[in-house]
Amino acid sequence: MMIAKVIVDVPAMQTDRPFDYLVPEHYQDIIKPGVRVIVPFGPRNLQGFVIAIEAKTEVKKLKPIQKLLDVEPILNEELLQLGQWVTEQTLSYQISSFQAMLPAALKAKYEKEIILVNREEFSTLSQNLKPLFQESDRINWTDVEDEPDFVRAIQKDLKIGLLEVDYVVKAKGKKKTHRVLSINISKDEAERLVSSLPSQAGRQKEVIEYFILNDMQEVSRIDLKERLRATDSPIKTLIDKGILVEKNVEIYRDPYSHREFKRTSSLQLTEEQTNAISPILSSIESNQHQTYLLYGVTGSGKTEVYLQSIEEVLKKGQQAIVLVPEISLTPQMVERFKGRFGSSVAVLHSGLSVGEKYDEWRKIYRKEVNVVVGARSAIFAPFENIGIIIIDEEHESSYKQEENPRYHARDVAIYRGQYHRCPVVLGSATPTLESFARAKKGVYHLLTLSKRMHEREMPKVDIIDMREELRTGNRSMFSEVLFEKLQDRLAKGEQTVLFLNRRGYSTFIMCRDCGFVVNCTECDISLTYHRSQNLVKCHYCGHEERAPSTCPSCHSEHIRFFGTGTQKVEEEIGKLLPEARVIRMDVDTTSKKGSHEKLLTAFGEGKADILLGTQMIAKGLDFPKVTLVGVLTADTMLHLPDLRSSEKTFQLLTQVSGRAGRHDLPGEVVIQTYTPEHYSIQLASGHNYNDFYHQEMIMRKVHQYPPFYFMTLITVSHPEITKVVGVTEKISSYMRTHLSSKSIVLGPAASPIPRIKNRYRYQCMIKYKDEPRLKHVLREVLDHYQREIGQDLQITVDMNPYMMM
DNA sequence: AGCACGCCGACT
DNA sequence: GTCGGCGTGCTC
Repeated sequence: MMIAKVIVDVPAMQTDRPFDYLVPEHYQDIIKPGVRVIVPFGPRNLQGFVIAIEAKTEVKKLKPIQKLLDVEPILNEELLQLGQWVTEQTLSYQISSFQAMLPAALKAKYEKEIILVNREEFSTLSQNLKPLFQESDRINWTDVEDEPDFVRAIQKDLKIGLLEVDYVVKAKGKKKTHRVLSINISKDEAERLVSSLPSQAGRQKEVIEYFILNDMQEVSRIDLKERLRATDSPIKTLIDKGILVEKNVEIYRDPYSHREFKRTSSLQLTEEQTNAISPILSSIESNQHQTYLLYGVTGSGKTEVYLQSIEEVLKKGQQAIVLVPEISLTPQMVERFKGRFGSSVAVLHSGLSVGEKYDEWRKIYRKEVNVVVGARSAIFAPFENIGIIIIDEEHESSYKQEENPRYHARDVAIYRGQYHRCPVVLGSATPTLESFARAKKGVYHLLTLSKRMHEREMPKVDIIDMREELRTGNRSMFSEVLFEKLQDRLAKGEQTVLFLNRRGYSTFIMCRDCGFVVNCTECDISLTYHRSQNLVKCHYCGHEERAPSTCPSCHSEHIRFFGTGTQKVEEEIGKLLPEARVIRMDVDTTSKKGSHEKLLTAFGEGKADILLGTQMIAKGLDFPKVTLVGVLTADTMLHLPDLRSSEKTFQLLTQVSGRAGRHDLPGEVVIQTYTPEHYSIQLASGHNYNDFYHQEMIMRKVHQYPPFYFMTLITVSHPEITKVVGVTEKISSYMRTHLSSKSIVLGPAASPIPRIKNRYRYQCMIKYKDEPRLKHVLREVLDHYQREIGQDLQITVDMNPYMMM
């Protein structure tokens, strides 16, 4: 007897274990751990992952596997094990971990269909169902489920056996194929054929002649039709005659097909770069795992170190994974990798369609590439002989997944680095305190690039106190200094980047008379004003309504839009500097695919004087003519309820400042702020990471935050506030009694966003240094509330949270 | 997650 | 008496 242990596609606590299935005879030779299968589960059919094959089972009523979806395992042994590890680390479900490791295209889609069992019994069907089954024996449940009359009739006919339910598992992503024609005869024969064809077969002649002209090469059917402006009919005739042969060829959607990449070769390394790369190269050489923290100021040439390390890895016949934060945001980065390694690079990022991602993933799976450059999930690339893993901009919070499984790509990278005995390189100009502290302790190996390339100076930074501006009567969003410099750049034909940090301070509406703030009715959070549609929208639940013209509370007309949006800044520039050409980049102007890249290219080509945008322009841009960077409001994220807000502000300001003066022209930075004395603003303006690190470490120590303590956040939500408070209360006290006395349990406390989509949210925070029993205790808590979870109660656990919301 | 099963109140 | 509401428990 051959038994398969299967993890089924039901993300729930009760089903988070293997189920045993009988392997049918005809699958016995090909089934292996790591393949996907379709199995009957209760009345339904589900997709599942085989995680092991065994010879016996305790289970009495075995069902057989219904279908095998993969001929070769889609998860190899390493990845199966990794999935297990991710599940344990994040307290998530096994199925969720597996799905997170694979492209979305491989996730199953489930459809419920209703079948007419026997056409002969059509006349006995309920009257109103007859039209539905007129054409076909099958109908889609989703087409009828909203019509109570149909539902009732179907239930009745199901009972008497006229109809049956079928659960169909469908693939989400398809392989894209196209039809290719090749010619089945020799050139000589073809030439003879052309002269012997009757004159009315002119189109066929053209087709054959095309093949003769093109060396009898195969051609896609669509191409051929387009070129000859021919129809299907002559082609069909030639296929029927056996002269042409048609086959389906799988093609990859190439998101970069319209782009050409200039080939580049290795640059001469500076002395610092050579010193930094040599330990990495020796790890590669000796197949040893080591985590390196490559701390290099902006513009110090980290990327060249990456590229040359990868070259070494490729020489050894190994593969490389490079993580880049939200890669679509940095087309310049893709360019550098494609330029150096050409077609052996796969690119995985969120801007690709499901199908495109699937194609890129398959190139990796089939070893058609040996470098992958991608966002967070690329860390699961199914390479089998990894020689290096690089995480660029290591401090970026997008490396943490904010849904289950809540993993951090850095942790997965180190796990895989140990497995493959290869170096992991974390690169940043502003490393996280966690990483820098580890490097200081010797857990990571610190590599430093302290000098900018070509001896370029760090830009000069001006901090402008906006309170002072207000006092002197300047109510504009531009300080005098920034405005003068803007004019100056405009006159000289140089470019400016204006940065607006909007998060946490988006454009909310407030009454100036009574202080009323327009909030979402479902979530306790202020609504954001969208000028283009004159709407207010909730960023959490999507609720939207007309923007009020009078205060809903006191009916005053002095209701105003607070905060500054990119649109508003653009308008103001239009008024003050009408001759300036502005490119605005925000969610509105970059939502369309490829528009991001287009806007940046236009700016790079000098088609605008000012690039105005939010977070998304802070990273990786490198334009020679940019000599001025302005930060309109530096301190908006400083006041968020987030232990890392100072760190994030420092990182952002440093990152943004690095955009100026990267080439021959010197750069300047203007930072406008209402809290100029804050250390993260002061130290960022002096490009002083070291002092910032020490200052912030003191704060973290005082407040018992990471890296001095680990943290775990439990969030409880439910529509009734009493329930939420009660449960969080119980959980908090359970944690207090079951953890060591050295650990700190905070809570219950209302979450920073106390209500989302009409659900109240409370949380319990645990801070600890060493708590080996923690995961076990958390499992117990989740188990205890098992039956209530999924009803109305929701409990999420985040080990090492980055968002406290 | 679905879905069946089973136990109580409002009806033809 | 039956239809249908949703709490409970199971899926190899």
